[in-house]
Amino acid sequence: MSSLLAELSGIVGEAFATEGFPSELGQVQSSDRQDLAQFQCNGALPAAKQAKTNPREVAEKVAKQLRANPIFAKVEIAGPGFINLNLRDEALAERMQTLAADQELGALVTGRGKTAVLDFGGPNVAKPMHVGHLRSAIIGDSLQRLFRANGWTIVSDVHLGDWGLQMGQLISEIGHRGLAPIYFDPEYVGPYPAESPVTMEDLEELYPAASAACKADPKRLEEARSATAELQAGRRGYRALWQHFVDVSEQGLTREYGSLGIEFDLWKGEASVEPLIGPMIEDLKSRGLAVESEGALVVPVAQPDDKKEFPPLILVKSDGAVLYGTTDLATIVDRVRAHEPDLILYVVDQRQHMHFEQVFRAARKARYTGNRTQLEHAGFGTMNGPDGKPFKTRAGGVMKLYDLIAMATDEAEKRLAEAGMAVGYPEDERKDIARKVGLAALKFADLSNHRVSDYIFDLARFTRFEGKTGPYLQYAAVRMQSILHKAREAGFEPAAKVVLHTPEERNLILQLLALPNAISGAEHNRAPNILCDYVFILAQIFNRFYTEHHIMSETDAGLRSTRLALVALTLAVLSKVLGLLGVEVPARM
RNA sequence: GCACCCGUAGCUCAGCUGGAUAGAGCACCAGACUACGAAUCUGGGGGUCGGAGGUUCGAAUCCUUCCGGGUGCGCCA
Repeated sequence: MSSLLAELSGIVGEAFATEGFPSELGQVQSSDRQDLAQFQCNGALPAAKQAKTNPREVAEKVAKQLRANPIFAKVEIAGPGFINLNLRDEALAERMQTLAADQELGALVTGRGKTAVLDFGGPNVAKPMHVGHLRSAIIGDSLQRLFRANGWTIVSDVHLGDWGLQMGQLISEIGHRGLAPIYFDPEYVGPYPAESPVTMEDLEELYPAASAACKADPKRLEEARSATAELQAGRRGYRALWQHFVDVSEQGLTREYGSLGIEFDLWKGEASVEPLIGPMIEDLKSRGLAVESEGALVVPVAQPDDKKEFPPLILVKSDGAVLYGTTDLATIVDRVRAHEPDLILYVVDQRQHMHFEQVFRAARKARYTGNRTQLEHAGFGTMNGPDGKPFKTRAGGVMKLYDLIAMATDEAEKRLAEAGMAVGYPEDERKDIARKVGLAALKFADLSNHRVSDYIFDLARFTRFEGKTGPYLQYAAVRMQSILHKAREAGFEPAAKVVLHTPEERNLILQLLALPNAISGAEHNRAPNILCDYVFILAQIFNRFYTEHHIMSETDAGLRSTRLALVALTLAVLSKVLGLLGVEVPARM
């Protein structure tokens, strides 16, 4: 569906064209001065500059044409040459009805026929998910929902970190402790046990121990490195042990992501492209793209216009092991082959920007992207604690995601009780509501920050439910559901044909009609915070409308049915946008 | 040292393909529950947009420079 702004820009653009100016100058935006007008066009200023005339004169010529169009209730020139526009109520009502009748409810078709692979730069195998993984999960999930809504075919891949040094660290730690000797016995040729020798809980203890050991003792680090290289070279026992790590971790991660309401199409990892790595390296070597340097095999990716020295992408370390740049490059080969995507989008911490730039350059140099695949890193900022430093628990450790969600849910339950909400509901339902409310608080707080900026993670603030929060929006939605329910019981129907009367109605419709712009802005900038802003303003405008116009006691059937139609459409839009943010609305709360 | 990101109200943050009087939430002050759910709503105070230059009819937004913070810079991910 096309947006109202696009429609208006078309009309005004035509008027500019008639006066001999480029039609792009007719760009219409919602007014900065809502007290003066609903919409504005600033095109007369650059037009006048170009033609070396007076901007008010140009504006007047354009305005004269616009006044002939019945869509406008008001066309005025203000200030240096702004064209201010108001629409007639009938025109607004008509477009609102079109939006209400649209199955897709204002979604775009920007992605029709296009495919994107979304890489969540997933957590590492054997490590529990912690708060640091929250952003990639929440932002990535919102982007996958948004792109899908706009018609894209999305292939999302959690992309586990399962092939690097941390695997060798774990293996050598287990070897040291003698936990599973059979996997380390080079003589052993029989089948390995189906049961994992370690549980997720074991891994959570083993990994930090292994990591600490390697830090403290260079010899241990050397062992871990060689274990990594042996694993990658295919040593049987190590591969079997590694498979257990992956299986055990995947179970845990599925549960964690599931509790956030996030799903992936693919549970691939770095290791899944292992068979492609050998041939890829051969290919790069034979074409002279990969060269020896300081004992390693690298792809130089510096460009003449670089403002500083740009390090090469290291494919193979001097000890023979590959790095995550190697697997990322091979993964591009794999994805281009499998999906022929238009876009591969990496939702990964902003600090890895340089890494992606290296990989992207190497991929383009080797022409692995074919002729249509764009590579893009949608980085995000760091999450800090209330002190502005990296987030820690009170005990100083890393906060696990599981514990964090539990805290948010508990807080939600407490707040529900305080507010006297959900009293007398069945236990199951109350728990479910608390879960939805707690998650909404977390997700909305994260998403409403601009993607690339760092932000302060303050659980106490996020789980407060006043103001610009997820629960505020859920509450608004629940009240809308409640009105519609009561109206249905009373036999009141929403109007098929809407007739406007008040400023509150007009403001609500204007915000509803701005939906496509919010959606396109969010997609274009890969910025869910634009959706957050949009939906919060929508809820605020609705709440004003709600206090001002009491629907159930309204005796004028026309007013009542128009307002019911507005409630119904607002609820539909609100639910849709919350859906794009991954926020669920309970039936009641 | 070099490169990238950031510096906006007491706090947490939007706005940054230049446009009119810089916004929101929280906090603070004053109001609104005998009506659809007050986790709500109405009104108010609060800013030299880090400093200084420049481009422009017009700069929070673009350029230069300085100050302050974060991050990254070849064998971790």
